[in-house]
Amino acid sequence: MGIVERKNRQKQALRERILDAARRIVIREGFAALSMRKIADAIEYSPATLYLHFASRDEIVQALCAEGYAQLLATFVPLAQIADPAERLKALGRAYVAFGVAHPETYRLIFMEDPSYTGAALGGVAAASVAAVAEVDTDTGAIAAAVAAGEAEAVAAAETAVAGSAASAKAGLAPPKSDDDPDAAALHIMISALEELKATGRLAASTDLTVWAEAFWANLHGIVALNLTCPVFPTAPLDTVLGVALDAWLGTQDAGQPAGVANTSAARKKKSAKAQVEAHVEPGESPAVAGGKPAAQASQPSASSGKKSTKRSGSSAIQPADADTQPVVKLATRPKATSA
Amino acid sequence: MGIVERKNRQKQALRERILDAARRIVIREGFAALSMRKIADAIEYSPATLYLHFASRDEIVQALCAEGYAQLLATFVPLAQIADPAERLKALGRAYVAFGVAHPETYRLIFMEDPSYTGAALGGVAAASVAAVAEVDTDTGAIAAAVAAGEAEAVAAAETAVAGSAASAKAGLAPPKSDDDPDAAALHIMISALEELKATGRLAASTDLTVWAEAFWANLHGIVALNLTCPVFPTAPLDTVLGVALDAWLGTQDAGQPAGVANTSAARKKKSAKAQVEAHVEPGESPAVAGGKPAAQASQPSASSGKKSTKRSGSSAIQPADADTQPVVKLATRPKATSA
DNA sequence: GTCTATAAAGAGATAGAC
DNA sequence: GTCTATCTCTTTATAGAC
Repeated sequence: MGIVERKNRQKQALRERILDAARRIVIREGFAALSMRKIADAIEYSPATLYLHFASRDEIVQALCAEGYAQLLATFVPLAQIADPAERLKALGRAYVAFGVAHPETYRLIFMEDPSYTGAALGGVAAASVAAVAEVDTDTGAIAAAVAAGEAEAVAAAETAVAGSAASAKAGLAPPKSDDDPDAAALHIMISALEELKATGRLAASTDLTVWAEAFWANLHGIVALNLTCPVFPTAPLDTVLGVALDAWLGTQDAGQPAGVANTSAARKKKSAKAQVEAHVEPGESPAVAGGKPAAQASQPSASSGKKSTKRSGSSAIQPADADTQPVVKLATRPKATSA
Repeated sequence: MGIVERKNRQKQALRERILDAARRIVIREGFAALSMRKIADAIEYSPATLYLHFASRDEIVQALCAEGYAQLLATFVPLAQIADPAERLKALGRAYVAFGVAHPETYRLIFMEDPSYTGAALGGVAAASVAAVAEVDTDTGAIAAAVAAGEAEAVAAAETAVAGSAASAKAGLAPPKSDDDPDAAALHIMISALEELKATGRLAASTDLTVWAEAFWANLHGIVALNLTCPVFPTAPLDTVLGVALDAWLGTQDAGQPAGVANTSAARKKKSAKAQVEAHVEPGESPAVAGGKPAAQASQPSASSGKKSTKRSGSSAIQPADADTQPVVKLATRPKATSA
């Protein structure tokens, strides 16, 4: 019966090739440019073949989202080593922003496009991390919500989410289930950091950690999102802005005065928190960044073709080398809307 | 020569009708569903006619953005009355978020879609506010950047932007030029609030107001953006999350402990800041919310039509009544990319 | 100014031969 | 499993009659 297994492997391999091609297209031309035809061309198969592996274009996109999200979470794991909880949270924040900046199209796809994609990413993480093995329906709907919430008492989160690992979330400090579950690990990191902060009185006892975590996340997301979308943001280097935000939320420990209003820093070890800024993103988002260029065929009819592309390069540091860079075609947005 | 004027009026009227129709479509079906055909159908003209008023679909979209942005800024003006600068900034934050929540599709279009749209909004404000008069090319590129920066010394901002009202920005505390320039007014509100804070020592003297303002803005944007895109955000009521964020940035004044770490609130008048949460958004985004439904013709071929639509209703208060609500078709995203 | 008609391109998805 | 061929539907934008 090794025959069946070989066939399974081959099927999986093609599935991966499809996803790889799709990822490359998204990274290079933007999500809007992703079409079944282009993927098919890229892997040198016919469009029809894609449908043997994915029911629709959407399913491919969602797989991409789940992958990207898992990658983001994996980024957090090593940060658990940082001793000071506030520093740990800052490092998480920096890693988050660094990821967004390093993988703009991926980030955009996951968090800025369609709620259903965001949902797919948040819900399909574990599935993606174990993927390439077989059909994993291990559903882990809740986790993401819990990560977002970053709190054990995240009851409300459990409502919107499924059973699965929501249990681990409500179990409180339960340690990460396994190393191949970045979701549980990331969740644990955030939870414990917040609780440590609270325990040591550096976070008001009355603070609702869920709410705090969400508002904090919103700040990080805002920084990334504006950076990707707003032509005039930021005016100063991205790290500077990020630094001010982190200080506002977690206090300042170096020289600079507090960012928040009337923020008198309490006792806090000074820790050489400085070189952490570079963020811990392992370069290598696209396993096959080389690939052939699908030729974005020029438009010949009327004028007014080609998107403007309004993006300054600023943002200094934080910007890792590889990864999604300037999309060739620039994102855009068009229907599908009512279409079949 | 009244004839020429009448013709001009008629032309302008049609232009407005086009924009109205476009706005309604965006609000109800999402930006992705906006097409020249639909607009034409809505106003009962042929598609070709639209091109006599706008060179392209993009031009219409950009006009929409500028309009929306002007509307957002107008929202800020009355808040200038608030005495306490911190409270004033909080009110601005609430108004900003309230706008985003009240006009999701508009907000999305301006700040979450394409950088060129964001740029168009930020750059075309004054034009929009004076619109419906004639061809206004009064260009005011800089202002938006300055608003984003929120600071007089926003030199860098002036670089990315055009001359125009950048002058008023650099002039420092120059009062708003006129009432019909929401941009200058909004800018002034932010500037003075920040400077007052700094002057009274409630903001560290070393603080770079530009950076502070951008980071603060990012938090607001993050809250709105996640709310519009992330299925599991927020877990708690939106105001609660917003409140925590505002406290982190501007300190807490009521009972609750500071949100930021080790944030010891300095002297601050208590002001009954409470009912301000409802935000000052004048209901009436869509001047003609009635309109005819362009019939979204059903798809008959295969299955898998219709988008999922993943949006909880939560978010409690803040949510004004009218305005863009649940889009019929739900946003989505598709090409244009290379298309002509 | 406005329309009809249509060009030119793209999309997702499927039937059915091999 | 895979491909060819095709269906159906979409879009923006223009030409040219009226």
